[in-house]
Amino acid sequence: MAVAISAPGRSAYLPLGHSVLALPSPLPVDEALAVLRPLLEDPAVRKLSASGKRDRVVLGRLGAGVEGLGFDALLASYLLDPGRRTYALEDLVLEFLGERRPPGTGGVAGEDAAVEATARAAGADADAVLRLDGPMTAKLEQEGLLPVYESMEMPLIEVLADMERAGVKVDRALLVAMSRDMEAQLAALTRDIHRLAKGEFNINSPPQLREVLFERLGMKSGKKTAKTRAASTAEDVLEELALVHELPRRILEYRAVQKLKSTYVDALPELIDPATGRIHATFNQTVAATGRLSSADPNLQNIPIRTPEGRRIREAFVAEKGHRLLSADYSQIELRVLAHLSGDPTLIDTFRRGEDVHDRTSREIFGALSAIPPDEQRRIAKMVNYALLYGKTAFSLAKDIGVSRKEAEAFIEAYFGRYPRVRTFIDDTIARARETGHVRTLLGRLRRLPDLKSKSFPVRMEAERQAMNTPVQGSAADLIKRAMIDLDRELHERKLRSRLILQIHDELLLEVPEDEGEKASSLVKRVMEGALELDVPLVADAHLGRSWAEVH
DNA sequence: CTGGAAAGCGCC
DNA sequence: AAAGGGCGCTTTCCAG
Repeated sequence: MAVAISAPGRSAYLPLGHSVLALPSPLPVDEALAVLRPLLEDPAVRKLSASGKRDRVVLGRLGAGVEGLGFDALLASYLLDPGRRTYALEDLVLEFLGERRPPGTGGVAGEDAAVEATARAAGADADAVLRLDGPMTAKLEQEGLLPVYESMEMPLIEVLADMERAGVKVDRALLVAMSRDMEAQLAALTRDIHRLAKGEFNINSPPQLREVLFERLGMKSGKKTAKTRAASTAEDVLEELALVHELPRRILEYRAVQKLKSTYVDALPELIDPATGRIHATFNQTVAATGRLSSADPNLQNIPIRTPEGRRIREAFVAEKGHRLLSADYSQIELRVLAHLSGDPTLIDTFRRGEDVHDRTSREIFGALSAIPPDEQRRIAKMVNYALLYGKTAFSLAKDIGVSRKEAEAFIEAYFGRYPRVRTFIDDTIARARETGHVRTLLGRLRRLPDLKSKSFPVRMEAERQAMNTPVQGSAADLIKRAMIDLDRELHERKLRSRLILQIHDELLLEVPEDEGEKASSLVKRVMEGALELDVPLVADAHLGRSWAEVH
């Protein structure tokens, strides 16, 4: 980390990734260093420097004496084209300033070696970012992206910084105990599997499993893998095979345990920060093409919940002593967004009446006199509701719900018959996207989709699904981001000690002092429901508990 | 030893 | 002829 002094006598800037932090100007160099030195020497900050999440941690700790965040070229370039693979500063400099920089002048500033070279590199970065401000801001303005940049993505930086710094408490002993249990389960399953396979092999290896199932035991293979067109051993194939042989069922059980153990139970304790006893994930703001956040190191947005065994992992996510966890999640956020964007009267009516949308769809497409049992009807209706959102075809819907392609087609037709504006919304969205080359969310966030004009049919179809899904998924992301920023401000204004600690797409998790539980509950619910005014009500449910497993 | 591709699967 | 949108992580396997 180095302090970059740009435009001497005017300001000092600390480069943070692709952004610059402006110190009060004019500020002499030694005063700038005085502000920053305590941060740079903070052991927690130094330790994090290798992991790449230093920038936000530093930002989260900045206090008095810092003006605020200057221009952020990373966020700007993300908003201008969120589908890009990388946003290297070099590329932005070439693109917006028409300059080629010699390789190696940028990059992450190291702590120890070659302080002077490091300072020069950081200075070059800060300088580049400052000069990108003009042209990139002009481009944001021209593309109608300035409001999202200024009122959403920039304010969100500090919210995410605080969230990462807060982290979440994890019960290490509980995970270690679970790991021992699972070890024994895997050992037993391994013995069964090798016996049934008439020989030992690596169960974790799809190629070896493929050989056992389809050659040694001569089972009939189902679908092929995407890349190598080899016989797939994926879950749905093994489910089929489980009907005729005992082995596939055991493999599925083995995989379920192995997945939970390796990805969560064994991995999470390793990521507990010894200094805080908590896990501090990184919430990436410039990865998802739709505008969603992503979480990494660890990914806390995919902690199991679906199965009872997996759900137990959430028991290890606990509140600090004297605190509770508060979870608040949107109810059917994407279907509400779809209702709003499409303007479909029936769908809007459903949400305005506070009806269960899957029940309503079930009634709409099956009518009163269907031979299918009601539970089955609702299950199908739910799948149809979501299938349409993702651009699922009758072919794959049929396989999912276990009916013929003809029947699946009939369900989809019935759906569009009852929700006609959803069909026109999808068709119009794709048609307009083909003309403009992009789609937009509620708040104007943009995603470019050049592949809509691809000569390749599958590539083109994929782009069409993205065109219909992105406004829905991306608008939902807009909503929750707005809620996070509003909530953060309200918590500060009311001087509450409750802290936002996780975001999981449609859910916010807070850690709240026991005496603030009710106050924080009603606040988070109110803020989430009022994030944006739609043609349908937004509904958020909040629950308090001692662990993440308790709050759903 | 590292890096990447592939397969598979956890979540919304 | 392909066949559900968006992510990140684990393991295996192979190349350098």
